[in-house]
Amino acid sequence: MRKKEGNKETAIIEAAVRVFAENGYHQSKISKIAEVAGVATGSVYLYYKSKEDIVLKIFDLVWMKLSKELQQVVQRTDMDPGTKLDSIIDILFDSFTVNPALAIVFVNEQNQLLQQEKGNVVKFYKGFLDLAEEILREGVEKGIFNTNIDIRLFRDFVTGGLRALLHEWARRPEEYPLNRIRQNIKYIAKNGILIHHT
Amino acid sequence: MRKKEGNKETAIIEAAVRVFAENGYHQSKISKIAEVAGVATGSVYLYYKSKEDIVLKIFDLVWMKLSKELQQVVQRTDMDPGTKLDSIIDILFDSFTVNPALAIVFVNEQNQLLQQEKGNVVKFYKGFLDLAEEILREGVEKGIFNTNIDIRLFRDFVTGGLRALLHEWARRPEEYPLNRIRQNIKYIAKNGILIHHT
Amino acid sequence: MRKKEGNKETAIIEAAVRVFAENGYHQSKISKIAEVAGVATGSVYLYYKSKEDIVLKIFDLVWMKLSKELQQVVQRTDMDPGTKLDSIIDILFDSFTVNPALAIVFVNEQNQLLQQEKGNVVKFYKGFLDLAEEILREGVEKGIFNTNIDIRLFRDFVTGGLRALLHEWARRPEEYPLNRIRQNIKYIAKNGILIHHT
Amino acid sequence: MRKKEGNKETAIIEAAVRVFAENGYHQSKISKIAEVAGVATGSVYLYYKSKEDIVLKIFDLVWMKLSKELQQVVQRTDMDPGTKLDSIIDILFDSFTVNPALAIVFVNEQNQLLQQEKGNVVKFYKGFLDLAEEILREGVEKGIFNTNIDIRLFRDFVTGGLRALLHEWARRPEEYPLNRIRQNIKYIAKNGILIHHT
DNA sequence: GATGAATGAGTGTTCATTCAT
DNA sequence: TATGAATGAACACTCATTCAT
Repeated sequence: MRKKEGNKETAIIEAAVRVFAENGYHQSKISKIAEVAGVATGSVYLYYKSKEDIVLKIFDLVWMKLSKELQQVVQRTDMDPGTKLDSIIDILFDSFTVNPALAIVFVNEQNQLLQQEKGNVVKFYKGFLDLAEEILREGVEKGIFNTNIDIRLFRDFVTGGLRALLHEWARRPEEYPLNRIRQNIKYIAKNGILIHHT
Repeated sequence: MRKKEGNKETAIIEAAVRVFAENGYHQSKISKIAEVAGVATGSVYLYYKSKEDIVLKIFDLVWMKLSKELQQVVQRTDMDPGTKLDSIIDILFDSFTVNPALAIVFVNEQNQLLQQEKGNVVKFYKGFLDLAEEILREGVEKGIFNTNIDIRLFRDFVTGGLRALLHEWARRPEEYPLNRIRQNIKYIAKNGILIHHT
Repeated sequence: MRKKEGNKETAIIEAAVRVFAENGYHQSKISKIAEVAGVATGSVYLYYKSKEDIVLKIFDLVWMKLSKELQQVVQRTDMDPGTKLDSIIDILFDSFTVNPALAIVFVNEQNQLLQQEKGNVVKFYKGFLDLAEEILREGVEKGIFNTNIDIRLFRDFVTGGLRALLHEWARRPEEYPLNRIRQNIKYIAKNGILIHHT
Repeated sequence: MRKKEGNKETAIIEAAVRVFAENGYHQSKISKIAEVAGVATGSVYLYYKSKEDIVLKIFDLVWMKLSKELQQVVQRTDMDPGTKLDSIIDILFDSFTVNPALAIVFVNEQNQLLQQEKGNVVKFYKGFLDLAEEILREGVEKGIFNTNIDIRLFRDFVTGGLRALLHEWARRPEEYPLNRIRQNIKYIAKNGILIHHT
């Protein structure tokens, strides 16, 4: 009977994303989320156990989708590590184009959740890092990536850089065309900024 | 004459850094900060106007020190842009070696403050971004840096990457020797990860 | 439809009047008001913005009722100033017979509010004084009241006297039958205490 | 050694009067009183046990002086009740001419203290009322005052009226010349406002 | 005595969560 | 399910009072 999507469960999540993005998790009131969702305050608790449950659900949804898609890329044998890196970046940004606010929440609240080890965030995040590492390792082994770099470190660096761009783009999408971001990141990741005089 | 080390103003800031680092700003109670500082709850308010005032003071201190040192580097005419980039990275990490917890607060709470435009954080941060941009532009003009990259974007990417590493390092300093971080970042920033077959 | 007597908004105001009357505004805790109102502490804030908002609301209610009734009396052309003075006194006391505690709050806290110029108290009070003055002036012009008295001064004197009686009566209603108060005030106001040997 | 009166005990009382007059007892901070008195916060407690102790001391001083002078007037046998009433009024106003702020405190805070039965205020006040009553009774017995009035009530009314005038005068002394107040009160008290057509 | 930094009990206010309807 | 009024625990902040110097 919950065909279409006048669905309140979804409406609440979407409202929460908007409100969290604007004010941050702690500054956001459940009553405000309910209002934005067009629902009574109490109704929020019909679908979610608590405020925390809402953020965790948001992260679950994001990570679920991301990890599934990422997994598929990594497992492909017909792609070289460089192309895979490209794909990861594409997947990441494509996931948020429909909802930039989601990117803001994703970037702003993740650290908090990781640190408190709440929900599945840690698990998902570690999985993501592992994937990235795997690709990098594969590339190094195949002699495509530079052996001089510390994989773990590089992984963190790139991840952080992506987060920052995701955030900036989400805050001012018109100033940060996705295409340009993609191209640049890929270029930087592969070439750095120094001009190579051969 | 009784300023130096029995200094409560400093003790409170230091306690706040520790508590904020561990629990995040919003989860941190003033009473806990006071306890850690070895001071009565009310004493906190002898030195700081409010809880917010404390974070802002922390950021002021960090940024004041950082911006002064960064300024000096940027203004030097005897350094090429590449070396300057190295120096920025050094300054950044050196600033936090004495107090990794400070890095955690710095990384975790800055976005909130930026978004709410509280205190001087926006001003300082913009100044920092400008500096980074200036160096990059200088590098591009001198034909040292790649002209294919979008300076603004690169700036954000590197900044984000640095933040991530700062955070990781601060959480597990023993696993992330500073030297290795430094070398890798510099290497990555300049060369990317792709092996260049000339 | 569930407004009438289960009304918490009213219950809180009434509780506040009782508590303020007993302890004074500053000694009164919101939690105590809530308790007396048979309501949770937080519920107070569903109906009133703050503690101050409550007193101001109390004064608004009192003055609103008073000023409306007083206005009607003053505007009547079929009453001589002496009778009007009588009516004012009647209105004043009648307003509080249902709730003597209200008179105590009214008398005790008004000065504070006047001095801090909070809410509409100043406006209402000035209006009241103006009305009283108008009647007195009318009486003097018609040759009914003594021209030797300073109207402004008399106004303050009578007002103060009334306040004092209101207060005494409210504290021990049984010892101060309203009828006696009324008769005496009117008598005094008109005749003073000196026996006039004609 | 405490000859002159660089006396801190006095300075504190005087400061307290000023501060209480301006902000009211509860809004007044000990630290502010100390500051105005040109004394350290802690020093206040060398002379007074508590904040309450200070107001009580103020009232003690006022009432001590008043009651002594009033007593003398009442006991005189060479004065008729009417003249005695005049004298009471004079004594009252003269007591505050040197320090109008004291009148404000006296008027504003007395009710609070009476209600809580703190210190000697109740005792003093009752004594004062008794005195006034005595004079009135004497006047009635001697056939000078009107027998139609309730002495107790009249006493409260006049007292209240005086308080109001005292307050108004203290707030804007230039607009309320003492002479005029005195004359009017006396006139009103004795004659009321109605013109007596004999 | 004098100081003013330090204390910590006390309270107004918020807001996640519950629950009667 | 849905509501939104009601709850009450939690916490930032104040300020009378203390006390080491």
